Amino acid sequence: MSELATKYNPSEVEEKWYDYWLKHNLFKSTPDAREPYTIVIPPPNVTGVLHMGHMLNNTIQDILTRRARMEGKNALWVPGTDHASIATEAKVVAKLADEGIKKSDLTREEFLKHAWAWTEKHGGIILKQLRKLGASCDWDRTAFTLDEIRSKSVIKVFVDLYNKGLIYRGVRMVNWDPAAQTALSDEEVIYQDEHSKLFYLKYKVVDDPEGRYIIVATTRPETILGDTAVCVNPDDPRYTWLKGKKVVVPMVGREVPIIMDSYVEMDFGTGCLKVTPAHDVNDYMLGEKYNLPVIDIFNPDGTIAEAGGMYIGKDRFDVRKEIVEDLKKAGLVEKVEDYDNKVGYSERTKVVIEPKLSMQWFLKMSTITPPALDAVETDEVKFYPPKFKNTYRHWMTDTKDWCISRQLWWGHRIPAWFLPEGGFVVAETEEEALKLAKEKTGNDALSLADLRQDSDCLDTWFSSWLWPISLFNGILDPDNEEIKYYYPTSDLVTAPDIIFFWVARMIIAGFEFEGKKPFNSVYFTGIVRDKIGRKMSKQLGNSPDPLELIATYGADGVRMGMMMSAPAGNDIMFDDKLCENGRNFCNKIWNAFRLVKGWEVNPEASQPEVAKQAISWFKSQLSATIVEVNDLISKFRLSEALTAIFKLFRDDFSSWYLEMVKPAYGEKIDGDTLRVTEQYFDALLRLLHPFMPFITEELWQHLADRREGESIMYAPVPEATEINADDINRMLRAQEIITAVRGVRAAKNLSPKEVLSLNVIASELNAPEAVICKLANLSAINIGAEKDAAAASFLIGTTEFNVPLNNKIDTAAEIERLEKEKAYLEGFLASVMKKLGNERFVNNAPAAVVEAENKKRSDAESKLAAIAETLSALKGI
RNA sequence: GGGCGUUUAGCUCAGCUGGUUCAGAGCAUCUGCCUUACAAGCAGAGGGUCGGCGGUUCGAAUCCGUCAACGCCCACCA
Repeated sequence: MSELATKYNPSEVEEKWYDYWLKHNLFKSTPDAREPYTIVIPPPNVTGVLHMGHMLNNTIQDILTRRARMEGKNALWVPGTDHASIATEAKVVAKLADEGIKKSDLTREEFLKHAWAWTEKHGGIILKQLRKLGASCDWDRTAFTLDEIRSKSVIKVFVDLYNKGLIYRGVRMVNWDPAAQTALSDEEVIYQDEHSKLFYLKYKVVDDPEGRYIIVATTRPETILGDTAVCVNPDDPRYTWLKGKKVVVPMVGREVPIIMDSYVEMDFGTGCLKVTPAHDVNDYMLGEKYNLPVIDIFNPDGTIAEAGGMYIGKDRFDVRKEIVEDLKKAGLVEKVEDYDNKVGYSERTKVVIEPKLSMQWFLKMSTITPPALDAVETDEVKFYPPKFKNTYRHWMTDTKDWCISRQLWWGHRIPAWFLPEGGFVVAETEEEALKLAKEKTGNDALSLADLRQDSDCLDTWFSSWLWPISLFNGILDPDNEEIKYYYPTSDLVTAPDIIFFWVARMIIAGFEFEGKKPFNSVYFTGIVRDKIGRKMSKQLGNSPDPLELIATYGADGVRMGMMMSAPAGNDIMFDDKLCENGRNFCNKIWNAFRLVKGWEVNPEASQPEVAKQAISWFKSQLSATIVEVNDLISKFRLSEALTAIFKLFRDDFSSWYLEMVKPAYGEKIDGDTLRVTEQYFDALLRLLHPFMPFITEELWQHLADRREGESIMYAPVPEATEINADDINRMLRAQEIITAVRGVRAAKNLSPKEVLSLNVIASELNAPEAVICKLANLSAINIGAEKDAAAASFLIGTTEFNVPLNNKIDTAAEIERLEKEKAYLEGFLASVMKKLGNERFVNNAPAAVVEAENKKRSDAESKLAAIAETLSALKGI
């Protein structure tokens, strides 16, 4: 087909077909009689841009969706984005700062206006990028965690949980992010090893006649401003004398009591622990137990507050340096040691977390987790790979209450209204809140103006945990047709780092609000790393731009490159080279197609024997691969499935089958062979389509006359027919023979064009003769020939083959080669004989295994006999 | 500190229920080819003591124990 270029040009093809798919609504799904297949996208941050992790993740989702569609299921992939409370608010605050506007100068309404403007400007870019990848999402359903349905769902769920007594409000020690100035959940804190210092400070004992002092070790000397006690272990003999005494906090001058509690480890540090209830979780617990005063020395931004008494307004890290210097000057530092410890950082803003006491909203976890734990334990929700069950179990068996309030504006505002006389009501709407307030207070004169809504908003994950339900409006309209049809969804594809943030909580929410699991299976992808194993990050600049990759290698090339090396749960070491392989494969497919489409039919021609043999074999080979691929996909072993298809196409189909049926130069092909070849091509395209959607659509459309609106997307997955093992085995033998003859050519520097003949030193060939003649370029195969010492020889199985070479063989080299083979076989035989000589083996091993050993023995013996004969003949020349 | 996982060719990884000529694939390397679909290609070749040690077994890359290295998750030792 001369109008097809010799190289595949993806950019021409991809946009054309994506528009075609959209135009014909081929991604759309509505409930019908078919079996549903549903995936909900892990919603990317609304203002984010596509990175390699998204590429991998969404390629997998697209493969699964397309495959399900071709299996005849009603496949739906729902797209959407996440409002990403902290991340987006931080971006908006930064943007405003660039314009000289402070968030604190704006009202909530003004700020939200800016935030929405930002979201509209940058939002959804990532979804547009996904189209370049070929994502077959039903775009009409695009949702946003902050859109009306999702927002109302979140509020309804909050009220519902509150009314069930599962949400409470209270002052607790939380993880405080001084940059975002909000509380975070435990999951949003990342601990990192740090090399820090351990400072040994002197605390003078009050009214001690001997003027003694004790030494307290701390990594955070600035927190002495908030010390309200020093604790020692009651069993520590070194400190029994301290009982009932007080000590002076160095520099601060405050007298604080000595308390005794076994919480303190005697052998750590000095055995004395300074207690700062406002700024350490454990100290807080001690404070509660011993009723200690709580001095909060930090402002929300991490500077020292009035309550600190000194260094007011200075940053916590500056104060740490300063206070150490000042303490040293005052002679209150005994020593400073290097010390390795872990420091918590904010997942979003990367600043050091400050434990801080504050009033927050919490969700009680213990009562709602059990069904979710159980579902995974019993494989009602299956994890791929299953090792993540362990991680999940570990987290789920000891869940702390979830801090769901955030001191942010960009998000779902907590539906609680405070009453003028204290207390609050929780309701879905202002009107409802007012009604409740009136009931609660008995004051009918209350108006909305008297109520003040909580200014906090909810954790982003408090909306995304409802995603599989809220996408089908299952919270607001619980029995609607869509939720009944699409829920539970089929597969969830996500990265393991959000197993707690999102996966676990979705399962919890599924059982709590829908009474059913949210999905059947979870496929955990790996993390995409660079080729030397580093995580991809903006800072390192090692993250390729996915769109540039697509522009360079084509979407199919990139998809194939990633998938070939992406086993479930294993990280992938990404290298552009992978995409190059993908692109090369596209080109291979393209050229195979050019070949087949270029054939002209001779209606007179009858089908040659070689084509019959090829067709019969490939039918089985194709079926065998289809069976294998079906199995692999059902186990989510997508990279192996793709590898199997790749080999089928490149090796079996292109290198072998097409070469077998290809008409000689200048000749035409018979109609039957062309027809079957096109059928095979069609099946291969269908098998490959979920992985490489664009090129397969392009060629499928070219392969036959298609009607407008027809698409390979809805062509059925190819089905396996009966597999003839004999055909496959005979062809394998033919391939070995052909390879051996080619090897002879390579060794003797003979052109592939030079016609040779082949002698079979046996009464049977046991392989398709016509195929061998054609692909090895043989004039004849002489079965039952005499051994020819002057020919190149090789063994396939136990059969010896000679390629007569008109005395062109190098006798010495041939002898050397045979001697080597002989030595190897003798060794092999010896090991087999040893096994067979072992009575325990013969008696205990299954008969089939013993028989196999016997066959190895007899095969080796006959091979050795053949070699010996050849050798003596060679030496006789 | 606790838990989980990984270790197989130069690199990235398969190898599932212990036994088929089981030690494999892709990439990289080497050799020869601009052969008539494809040099983004074709044909051929080399390369591994299966992390170490010990055990179970007739038989171990595969099962068990142990050690080592690496990775991940969890945990309130200042």
